[in-house]
Amino acid sequence: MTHEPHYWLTKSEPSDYSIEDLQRDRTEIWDGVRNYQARNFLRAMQIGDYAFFYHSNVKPPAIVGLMRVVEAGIIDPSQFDSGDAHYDPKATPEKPRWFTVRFEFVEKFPQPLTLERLKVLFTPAELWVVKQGNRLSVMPVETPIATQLLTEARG
DNA sequence: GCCAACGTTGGC
DNA sequence: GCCAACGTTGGC
Repeated sequence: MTHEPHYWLTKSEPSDYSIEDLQRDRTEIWDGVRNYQARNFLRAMQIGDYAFFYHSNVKPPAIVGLMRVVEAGIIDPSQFDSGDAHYDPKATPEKPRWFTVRFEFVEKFPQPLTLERLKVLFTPAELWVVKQGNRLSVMPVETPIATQLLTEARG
């Protein structure tokens, strides 16, 4: 029995962590997300799911690649680290608040799918990231939309 | 439980 | 660098 993979989109500022960094590292734990809606999506991710890698706060903002979940349901270790920028004093190992996954690099797209282009291709209802003022850093992408994105991105 | 103040995100 | 959008905090 095979689980049909779900698709997601996750944002990162490339100055913080870029698709090139992931390509170099091969896998990376997606820690530091401190928003409950994003946390809930991270917790729903399963091994084999795919996530589009979106570069935010950069010119031009764009989907730049694809990654895959290789480890799910990870308790984000940075919540317990008082030296970490994302330390959460209200979290305890008995009652962790923040969960995440480990991604592996799949591909970097030959041409980034810019936000400008995404706005032409999709409505905010189809792809949340094109909605003005959207600050969510992890969001689901419906499979038909994901298929379209992949077709566009791979040329 | 309301909501003003505040801090952050992220496109432009 | 600006600022709109919006999530969070905390006084009441």
